[in-house]
Amino acid sequence: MEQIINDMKILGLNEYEIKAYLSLLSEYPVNGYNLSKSSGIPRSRIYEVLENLKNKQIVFEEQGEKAVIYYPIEPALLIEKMKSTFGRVLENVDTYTRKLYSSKKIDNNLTVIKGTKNIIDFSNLLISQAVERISLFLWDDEMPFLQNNLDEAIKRGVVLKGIYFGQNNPFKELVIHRRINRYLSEKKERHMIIAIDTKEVLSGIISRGDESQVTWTKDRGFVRMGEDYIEHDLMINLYAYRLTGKEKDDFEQFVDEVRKEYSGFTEEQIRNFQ
Amino acid sequence: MEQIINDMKILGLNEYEIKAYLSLLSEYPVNGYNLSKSSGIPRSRIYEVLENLKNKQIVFEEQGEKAVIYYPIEPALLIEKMKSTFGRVLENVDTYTRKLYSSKKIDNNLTVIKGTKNIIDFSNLLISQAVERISLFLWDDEMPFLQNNLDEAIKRGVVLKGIYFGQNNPFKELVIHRRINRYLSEKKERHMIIAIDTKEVLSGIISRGDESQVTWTKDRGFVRMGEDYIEHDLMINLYAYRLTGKEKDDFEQFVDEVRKEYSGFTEEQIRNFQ
DNA sequence: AATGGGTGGTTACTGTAATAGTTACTAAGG
DNA sequence: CCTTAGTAACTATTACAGTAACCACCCATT
Repeated sequence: MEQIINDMKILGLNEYEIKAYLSLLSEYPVNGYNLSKSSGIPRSRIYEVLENLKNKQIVFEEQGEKAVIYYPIEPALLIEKMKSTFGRVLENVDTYTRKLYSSKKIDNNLTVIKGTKNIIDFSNLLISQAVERISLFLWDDEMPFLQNNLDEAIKRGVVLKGIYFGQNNPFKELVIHRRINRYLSEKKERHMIIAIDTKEVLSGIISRGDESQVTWTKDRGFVRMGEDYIEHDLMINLYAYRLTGKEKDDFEQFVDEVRKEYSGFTEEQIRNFQ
Repeated sequence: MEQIINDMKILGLNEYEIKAYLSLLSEYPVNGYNLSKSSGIPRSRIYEVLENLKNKQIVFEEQGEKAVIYYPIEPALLIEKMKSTFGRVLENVDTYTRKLYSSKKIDNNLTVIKGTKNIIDFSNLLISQAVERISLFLWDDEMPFLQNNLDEAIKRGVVLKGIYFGQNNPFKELVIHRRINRYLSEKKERHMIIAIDTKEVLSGIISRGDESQVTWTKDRGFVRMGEDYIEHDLMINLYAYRLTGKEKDDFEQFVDEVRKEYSGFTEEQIRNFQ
């Protein structure tokens, strides 16, 4: 009940109007007096409320034998009504704001998003817009909040690829990182990347809580870098597996050794590097 | 400006928030002070407003050299955001209200819609829902308000047919009534019918202003009657033309004569009958 | 016949929160 | 001392939720 009231408030109805409509749905036609009883709306207010709903074409009235009786619009029609209203409004806002947002404006700027919740929301927004490809560099901490939208994306034909930091990989399209055990045991900050359609990339550090901060850009260089970064990491994973053919634990050790050998860094430096 | 503010209010923003966002779109990044100047929002309030917009992820902030600077979310993303919000909300409301509106409830009831504006709105709602067929019995007075939605319907493959009372018939799918000249000269009340997909029918009398009243129903009998009514009238039109082959004016006269002859009514009665 | 409770509806008021707008203050820096 | 930059506190209006009181009718009970 709480939930539906909040949702319907977003659609522009107030609490009394919502209660009246919902009550009418479960019992109609009724007169004001009875609706007041069944809905919990004070009898002294019910006629105003019904008047408003009548004006919005959400309830209709009719002359009964004794009193005026009311009945609700069909839910299906109400939804259609709302859809068409919001569709129109969104279209207006769309054209107006696009005009303002002079496209000559620099497109290679950076947008910073702060706070875990905001980051998740923004990520989902990007994912739901993807048309062709999503490249991920993602930890298990964030995955649960993005999984639904990723599923949707795959369903509509979007190609998913990338690297996953976690034991239970929910997507066959993703590859678990070759150094996963080490990473998980260290549990430092998590670097995350989401690249969409070779068009935009979100990248940043997730630590804890509201200090987390990621950056979004459409700058072509950075977008390219983000996608390639993931691509390269995937390839290194692949090469390393091919080169060793060993069991998982041995393999991780091998990778560590190779890194140390060829990078010129100490073990400590390499870890901090990550 | 008025229009866009009203529209964006529907989306859940207040006037200051709207002005701030729109100003930011045309000039960013800026600090609070300058945004206050360009948007007309009092400087004393601008930071609250920006705080709210930040929480809604509609603007973002960043540490500039001297002051904190703000920039807006891309319009395209904002629209996506809103769409997904309203999509979710509408889905919730849809499932909840459908559950309440026990489908066992009688589906053969009548819904009365009063007032010209309401009638037009409701008609458009029905038309925009049509999937297969729209049968019309419509006057030129109402046509301009429905024409757009009818065009849309035809575009998506809906079959249109029916009778039109007016000189300038905008749809080749419609037939002008055989007694059009007489009707137009008399200018009495206008009977109107809209039947959708053999599923629902809207029928009633349009006089003038708020006394107009039409009735909507899904009652199968009435729906059938509405569609057949139009169908039969079309056929009579067709037969009459075939039987006479005369010029239009003569033809109308012929129709009148036939009616009189076979119905047993006087001319007067027939006219009142219409 | 009187009474009182249920039905059906109206008018007017109160308290609170959000919104829009104002006034006045601090404080840095050229 | 003027512009820039930001804060604190106040007022007025409105929408919203909730309450109190009243009228008028009908009808069953005492």
